[in-house]
Amino acid sequence: MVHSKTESQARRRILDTARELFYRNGYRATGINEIIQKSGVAKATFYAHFPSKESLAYAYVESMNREELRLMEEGMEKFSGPYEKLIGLIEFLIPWSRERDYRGCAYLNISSEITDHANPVRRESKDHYLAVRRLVGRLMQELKKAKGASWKNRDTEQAADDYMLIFSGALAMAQVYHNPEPFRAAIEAAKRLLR
Amino acid sequence: MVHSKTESQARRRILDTARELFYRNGYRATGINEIIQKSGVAKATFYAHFPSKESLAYAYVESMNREELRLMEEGMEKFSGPYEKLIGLIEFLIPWSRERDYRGCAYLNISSEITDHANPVRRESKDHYLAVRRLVGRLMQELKKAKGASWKNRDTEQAADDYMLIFSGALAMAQVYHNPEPFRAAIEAAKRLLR
DNA sequence: GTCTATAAGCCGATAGAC
DNA sequence: GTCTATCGGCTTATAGAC
Repeated sequence: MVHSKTESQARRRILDTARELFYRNGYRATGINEIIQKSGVAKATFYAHFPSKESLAYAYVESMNREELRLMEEGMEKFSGPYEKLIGLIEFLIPWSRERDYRGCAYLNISSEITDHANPVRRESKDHYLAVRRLVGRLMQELKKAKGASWKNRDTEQAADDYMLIFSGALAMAQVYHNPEPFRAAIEAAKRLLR
Repeated sequence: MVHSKTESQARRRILDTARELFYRNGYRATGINEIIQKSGVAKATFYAHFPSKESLAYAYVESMNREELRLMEEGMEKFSGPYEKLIGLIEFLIPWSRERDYRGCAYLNISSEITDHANPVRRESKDHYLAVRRLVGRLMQELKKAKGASWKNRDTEQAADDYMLIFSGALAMAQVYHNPEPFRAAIEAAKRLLR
């Protein structure tokens, strides 16, 4: 593209604004006009990048998923072993939820608003949780190796499923209660699971 | 009220329609006109019962919460002991999710759409989970008594918190995956928790 | 890329006639 | 209780001028 730099800057601003507003106020409650105004682009520019609101919704979840998975993998590197990584993954949610005036998991929220199961936005949200599940599955296998005899007969897939229930349950409860306490309860539950 | 019978019939129809549409299509995606049309009442009748869409939203979650808690308590009676009741509570979600072409937990969904934490709709959703938590806490205490020596040092409050994470995590994951499998995983996880 | 104007339709809510 | 008409404002999206 000839104007790729300018175009992607406009696209970036739109996407950043959408991320903020879709998360804070919800998908349907956020109008396209508000996004255009707040991102400081022209209406025609917006529609040049995103032919419809739904296409923006998809770009929103897709880019967020891509960036968060990268941040997650990178964030795991600082921990010494699989146990620390699995606990760290939940611990990370506490400061993150505070910073954003927690409104719950963005993928759960938008899945609540988009009812068509074939919608790409829902597919992407599903893919997000599948990716986290794969990461957790890998860490559980590493943990089994590290644990040795005491985890000899442990089913790592089952342990990963258990972990995902605790993880997503904490995200859901923290949203309903508007309180990070479920994250702390989840850390304790995960510690017992990984014992 | 003079016309209480006719009035409550109209109110019933509105509430039934709202329950169906708010759950199936979402709160913001559902227009007041559609509810009025589908429930077969006049516009003026609707506004006589519900001064605003938000007041209908509250009546929706409040009545649903009240009825579901009653159904839950009643449904528990057929089980012989606390263990069976705690497992039965999750088992019940499988046929229920099939019947309704599962779109997730109604309280989680509407909490995603209503961002104001002070909104009565969110308070009611919170109260729903607090009520379930209380029921689970009571059953855990009964279970501890029944278990005797093997549960001597068990923290029932902690076990109830663990159970709630599994329970709500299954509700969230079944919504994202549009699949009842998380309920089965939750039953297995709960069985290990209650061992 | 920017700006404004505007289309066509839906939103929640009100009013008047019967 | 019913019906229709209508309000002002919002929605997504398009078009034209610069």
